[in-house]
Amino acid sequence: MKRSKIHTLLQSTHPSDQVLIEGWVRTRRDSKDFSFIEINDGSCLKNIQVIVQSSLPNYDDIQKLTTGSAVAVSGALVTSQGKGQFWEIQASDVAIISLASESYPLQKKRHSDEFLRTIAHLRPRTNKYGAVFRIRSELSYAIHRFFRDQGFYYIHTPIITGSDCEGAGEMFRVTTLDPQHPLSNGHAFDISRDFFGKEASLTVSGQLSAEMFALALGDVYTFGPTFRAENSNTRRHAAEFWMIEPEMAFCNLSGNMDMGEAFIRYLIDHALCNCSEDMELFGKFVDPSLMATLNHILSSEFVRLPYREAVSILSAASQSFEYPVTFGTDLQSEHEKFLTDVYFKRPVILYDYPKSIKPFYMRVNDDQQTVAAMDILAPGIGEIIGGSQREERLEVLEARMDETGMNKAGYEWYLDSRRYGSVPHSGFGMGFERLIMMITGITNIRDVIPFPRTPGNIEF
RNA sequence: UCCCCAGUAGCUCAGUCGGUAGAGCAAGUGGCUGUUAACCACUGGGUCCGCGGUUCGAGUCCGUGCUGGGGAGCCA
Repeated sequence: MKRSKIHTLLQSTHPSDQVLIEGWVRTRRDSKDFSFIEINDGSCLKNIQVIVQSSLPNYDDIQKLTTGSAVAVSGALVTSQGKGQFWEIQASDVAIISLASESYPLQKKRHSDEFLRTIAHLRPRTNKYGAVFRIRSELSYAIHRFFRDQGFYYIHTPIITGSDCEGAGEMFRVTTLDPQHPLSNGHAFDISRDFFGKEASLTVSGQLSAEMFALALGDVYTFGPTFRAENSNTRRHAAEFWMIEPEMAFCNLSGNMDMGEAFIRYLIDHALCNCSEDMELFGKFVDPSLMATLNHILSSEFVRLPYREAVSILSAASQSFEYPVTFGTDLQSEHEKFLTDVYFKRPVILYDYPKSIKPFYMRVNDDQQTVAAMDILAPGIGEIIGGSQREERLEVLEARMDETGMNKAGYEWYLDSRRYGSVPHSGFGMGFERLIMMITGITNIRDVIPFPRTPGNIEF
């Protein structure tokens, strides 16, 4: 008999004489002549209740089922005689697939996120983490659908890169050489004898590659793992995370902002419409104001604020800041928080940043002081998107590279794109985990990625 | 990397003025029951994070290390 998913059974419109489910015991209760087992198979948040009559031949064993044990249950799907659930299964057979030892760490009670991080291999079996990772999967799908519907192509940019300066933080070195004994013949460390014959690293961004494909296929995006070797110890940084990077030809900064805003809106809407049961859990147990916040984001325009005006607002603010605000310095977290959480109380798109604090590839504005950069800041999360219109003018780009002390030799391929049919184009990067944090209300990035990698932590 | 806070039973925590350790849940046993974080009774369970110091005596005070959390920087 074919196995049914619990998700499907709970949505049934009529009873069924014979069904088969396979899953894990969440909890078990005994009654006089029968036993209640609640089973979860991961297909949805809810468990299904199974009634096991004492007349079953292996009833003694069934009564010893512990939380976490795996079972296969066949029986009839019937309307429940009790309150609290519509459907339940009257079991005709309960096969014990495996018994969980009594040391199973997940109990029928609330655990702290800190504890669950120490058992990251088991935490997806809890209600909350099951919901997180179902939503994560659903949003991945929604991302592809969003872009596909608009004629974007999905590009797989390299994970291993030879660009030694992508301008976005410290990089992880990739080598096959043994640091203790770099070469078998006793020679000293010699990069030319390494696998690629030169320095190689894990990517910090697929942008430069994506630009090449935007200038061929028009509208493209990447969605893949990204690596930053920064020694960041905060609740919103991970050494390995997933990033979505659209890149659009014939698109200026304004179009870029439109796209970023529409993208975030679409994903929130998708989660609310397609993950309502899991979303309800977050609104109830993680952040009581979550639904109001998300609906507010959906119903209000994002603020679009030039950096220069942001500086004015912050300078005029009655609130005092630890760090001063002046044109030419990057805004501090406290400033961004003030804008999103206090002043506007909604997402803010900051744009036209000073040239001096932004990387070489961002397009220089006519004022020669600012570049066409934009960051989307979300309340409670901070920067969720960072992007720009790219510098498409060869001379300006080369001048910027010289200015920032870059070695152009390794970037001839990049510069070629400005030599042959260069066009205005734009793109941005969105941190996938930060999006999930915003949508679920979870405040620590380590709780929205299956096995988080942070400084000093690579267990599992 | 810097600043702040915490570490006590499997989990979540209490522990007063420095006087040799407590609760709820979990586990085990028994009872009751269409139950639903089931309920009731009993039982077992401790390197009080490690090391050093002060003291007659340290979970408690001091130093130091480790681990975890929050904030800052960096960013997505």
